[in-house]
Amino acid sequence: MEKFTLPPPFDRLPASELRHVSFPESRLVFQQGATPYELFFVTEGAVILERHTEAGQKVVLHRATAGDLIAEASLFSDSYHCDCMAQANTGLATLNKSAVLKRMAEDTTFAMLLLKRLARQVQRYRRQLELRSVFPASDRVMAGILDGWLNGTVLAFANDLGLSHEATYRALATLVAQGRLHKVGRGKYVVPPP
Amino acid sequence: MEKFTLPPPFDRLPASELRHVSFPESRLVFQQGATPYELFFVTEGAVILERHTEAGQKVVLHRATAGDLIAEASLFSDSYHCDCMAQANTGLATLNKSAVLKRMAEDTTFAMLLLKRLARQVQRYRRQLELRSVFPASDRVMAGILDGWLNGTVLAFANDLGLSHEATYRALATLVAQGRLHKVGRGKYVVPPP
DNA sequence: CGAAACGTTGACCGTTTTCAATTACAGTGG
DNA sequence: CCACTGTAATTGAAAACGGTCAACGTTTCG
Repeated sequence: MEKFTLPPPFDRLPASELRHVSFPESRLVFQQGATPYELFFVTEGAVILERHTEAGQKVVLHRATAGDLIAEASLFSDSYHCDCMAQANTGLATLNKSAVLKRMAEDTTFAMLLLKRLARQVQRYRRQLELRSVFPASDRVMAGILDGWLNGTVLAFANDLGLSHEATYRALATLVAQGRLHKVGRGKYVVPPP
Repeated sequence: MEKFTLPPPFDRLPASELRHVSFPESRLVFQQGATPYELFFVTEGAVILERHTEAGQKVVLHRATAGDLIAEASLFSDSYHCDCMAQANTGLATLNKSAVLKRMAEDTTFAMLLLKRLARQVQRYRRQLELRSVFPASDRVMAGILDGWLNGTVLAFANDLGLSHEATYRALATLVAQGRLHKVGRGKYVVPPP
């Protein structure tokens, strides 16, 4: 976590605004209802965001892993709307909320880049949701590949698609058998030319 | 479509920047690669956003219906990255891209509100994706209700969850039978007190 | 009143999940 | 350089699950 650099546009903020913190498993990072003073980047491990309902039950809203930004919405809110708990030994980089707000107001470019980041993220989520409504699995896998989701491991790919990795492997095998994909190595597949 | 009002923060833009257009089914709204001059709101009907891959295949990236904003990402891009086609008779409200960019640069509040909108949207999508990885269906339905997704019709709810409405009804019935939910009317369910 | 849309339930059947086991690498320490 | 260990890649089989088709009751709205 020494050489950690923030994703744009946060890399434009002075390092003095940045703080690194570590949390052991199950440690609460922030609590629902608390006043938000910071945003967080997950640099290592993972955190779970969960909300407590009136009836006393819990719902997991999101699981964020290394590279993810969390609590952006708290920029516009006076309280955290969920709990955040470290799921494992987790490293977080924290940014002062008011410093970010100030910078957004003063630096139009900064605000614009932040907007861009969020717009892209929205786009990505929409595509992912669209993918998950594709059936059956082999079509979803094909669509996922055509849309460039298979860059890392098949495991991660399967996770993005919302399929078990076994189902994903089977779908891949089927597609290869049908000639809709070519296998070019362990876990590597390409779309054959028309 | 006469009384259509834009969602915030676009309702702050002068009506003169707004234009209404109608598209018949299958009509191309914009094309991949073209230079973007406008953003669109779907006021009626639906549009399909799809991308053409190098290998000549098509992938649906998103389907947008009434109330949705599309092509926000084109604010930061010099070309549309996908085709947009009317899926049925569709009404669109168009906003001039440069006018919006100009306003963002000049009016910090406007930019801030836009940021807020996107941040909320990101949050919502993340929760929705999280929901869709919950299995089996009854747990997903329960989680969806706890997270407040069942406000409109069960049909819409089922759609948000990525389940067929039949599966959703069955899950609801199961949950009621298990006492995890109480039915308080046609299509109305509440979480029982602990 | 009739059409249209939502709500609800049953049965059937194909798909996926789950559980289990095997193979293939990559990194680590001896 | 090799055994050793952990993770990713694969494949098989059985059981569970959800999609689809079908039918019907109910509410809404022109």
